[in-house]
Amino acid sequence: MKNSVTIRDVAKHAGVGVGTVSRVLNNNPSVSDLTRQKVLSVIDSLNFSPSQAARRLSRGKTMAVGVVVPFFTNPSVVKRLQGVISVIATSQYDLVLFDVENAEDRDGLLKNIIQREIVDGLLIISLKPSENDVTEIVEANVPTVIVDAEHPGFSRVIVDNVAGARQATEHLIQLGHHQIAYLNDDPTNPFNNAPTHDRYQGYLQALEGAGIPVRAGYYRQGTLDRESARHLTRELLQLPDPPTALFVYSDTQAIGVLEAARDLGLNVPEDFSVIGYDDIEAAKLLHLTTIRQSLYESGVIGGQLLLEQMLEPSLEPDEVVLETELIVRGTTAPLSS
Amino acid sequence: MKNSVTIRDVAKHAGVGVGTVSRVLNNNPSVSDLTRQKVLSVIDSLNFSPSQAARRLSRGKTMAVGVVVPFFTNPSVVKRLQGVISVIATSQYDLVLFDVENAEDRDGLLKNIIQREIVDGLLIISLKPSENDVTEIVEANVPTVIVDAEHPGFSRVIVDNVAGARQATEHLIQLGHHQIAYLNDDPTNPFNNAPTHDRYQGYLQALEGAGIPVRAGYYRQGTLDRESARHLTRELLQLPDPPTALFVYSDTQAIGVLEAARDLGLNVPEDFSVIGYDDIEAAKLLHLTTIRQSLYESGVIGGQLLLEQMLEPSLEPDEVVLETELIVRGTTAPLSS
DNA sequence: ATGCTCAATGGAACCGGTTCCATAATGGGC
DNA sequence: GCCCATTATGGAACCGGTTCCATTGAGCAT
Repeated sequence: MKNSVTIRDVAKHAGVGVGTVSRVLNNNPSVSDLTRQKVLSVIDSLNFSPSQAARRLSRGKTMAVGVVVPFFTNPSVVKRLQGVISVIATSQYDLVLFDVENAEDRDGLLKNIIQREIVDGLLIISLKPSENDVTEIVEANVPTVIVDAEHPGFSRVIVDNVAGARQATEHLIQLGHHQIAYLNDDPTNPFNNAPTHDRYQGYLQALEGAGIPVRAGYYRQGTLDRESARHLTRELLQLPDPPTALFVYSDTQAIGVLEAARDLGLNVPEDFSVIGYDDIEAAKLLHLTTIRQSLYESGVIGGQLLLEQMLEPSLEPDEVVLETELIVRGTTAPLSS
Repeated sequence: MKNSVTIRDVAKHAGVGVGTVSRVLNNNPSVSDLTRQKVLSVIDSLNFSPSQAARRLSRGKTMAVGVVVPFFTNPSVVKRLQGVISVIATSQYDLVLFDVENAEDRDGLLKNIIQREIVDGLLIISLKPSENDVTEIVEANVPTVIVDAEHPGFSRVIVDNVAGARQATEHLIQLGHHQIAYLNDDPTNPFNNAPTHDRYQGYLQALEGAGIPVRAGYYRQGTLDRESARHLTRELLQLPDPPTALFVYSDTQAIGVLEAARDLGLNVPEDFSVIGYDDIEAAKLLHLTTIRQSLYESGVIGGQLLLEQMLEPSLEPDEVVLETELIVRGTTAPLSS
């Protein structure tokens, strides 16, 4: 493990001082070409590589970026992370991955990351930091960017979830549906509640715009997993006056919805239309009509914003809003009866 | 970014030496209870947290584990990584993620990781290290474990791909199929060719065991993406004497196969049976008959093996072979004509 | 009382880079 | 020739922990 060649060895072999070797290593112009070549030649022949640990200590930089994601419970996160990876891989930073699955984990983890000073910047994905976290992050001066969540103190990449949800619901309305239910995420979950709130608002706005009264019985909320959605959909479809169409908070839940329809012998979309949200990989496979948000691109932009922030810490927080897109596939159709 | 409280501050406030503070921080027993309590109290009131950079330098340990994965091109990797994360998250190590997409990237990346000494251990997933890499890793004494690839110098978690592939092919044979084609990965790809070779062997063994002659025209190989598989399957299905069943190297390719069948108006499984390999998430969604390998568990075991290796570097390389399991869903059926 | 052993402690040296200040050399202007 | 400014360089101090050796004190055995 121990690298036996140090900067002092290089200096001795090259007949220069350690300061000169350091200057060469860091492309400092105050080295003559002759001296620079001599040092580089010794570095090569000794196969010297500077110790990152020593560099971290003396420079006060870790050259690593922390990425905090709910890796297990939010499938859209994989695509976002791919975008992040593609950006960070071209930078000089390493990517340290932190998984967080619930609000309790989140509170301890972010504080721990900050305290240990193991990253130069932080990218938080699909997770809303607590006010306590925000205070610590700001005090610690750690450049931070949020993707798919919001806080005014940080740069962020989001989509207009109100517009996206309105789009989804309007699509169903345009197909002639008036009995449109909405299956939501849990809006009281402190983990990340802005998209939850916004998508519901969009749904309500579309109904209102079309003069369709809101029916309390057509609203359900659950967790992001398929089973919960399957169960809740069965409830909806077994109402005396069931909905003919369902807008679902996420594609993952929409898969459970499709399963529920099959459970009850309903044909989708002939008997029952379903529209999801996200356009994750599985949506394509299942020909799910959905609202696409550019998951990969959100990661790319998030990564870029963070690198910029780390380069220019005085930058004001920026907000990039990505558009959503209606993707019509095979789970929505005009009202048939 | 700069943590203003150092070990010297704590020592001064507690009226002890820095060695004593360090002993308290590291649970060294050579500290009296009275002194220990005094130091801990000061640590608490000053909100002191030791600098990781300084610790790394003085201890010669980074407290980080590197995980090298082809994150974009191999969907089974996500599930394996989840297993790894679940283990590393319970350890004292941070997870540094490295993405590698082809053999060229691999060669530079592994060397770079080793040279920079930024991880205490390495977990390589679905990627076969080059002999050059192996030499450097061994010389550098970096504990390393491989998942879903093989090298005798390292501990590894693999599945018996010969048996798995034989199982898949035997399933088709038991359904009455004799015209069974095989769609492989590229066996000349140095990235990770053992599974490619082994699954083909398993396919051949099953044919041989059933006395079915091998037909050269029933073999195709391509890349791991759906489009390649779609194209190659169309070739197979348009032969004068097309296969009635297809064993596919991976579920991802199998999705492309299903698309090709649909392209040609074939019903799966009535007209054409398809069996994949991996049991990734999408297999469940598409009711794909497949060979399940415990992707998550392979990550868990890989992580555990690595932690053990780091604790006991003299441990001999170990090999954990996971079993495969036939998962019959809706894409295979008895020969109908 | 003396000597030995062990526990507890302080702090200098060290880890391996970076940085900054002192110094020397060179070139240009007067 | 002298002075000033600039460039290039060496190396001590520093980053903030850990470790190891020297020292002290206490307890026990002779």
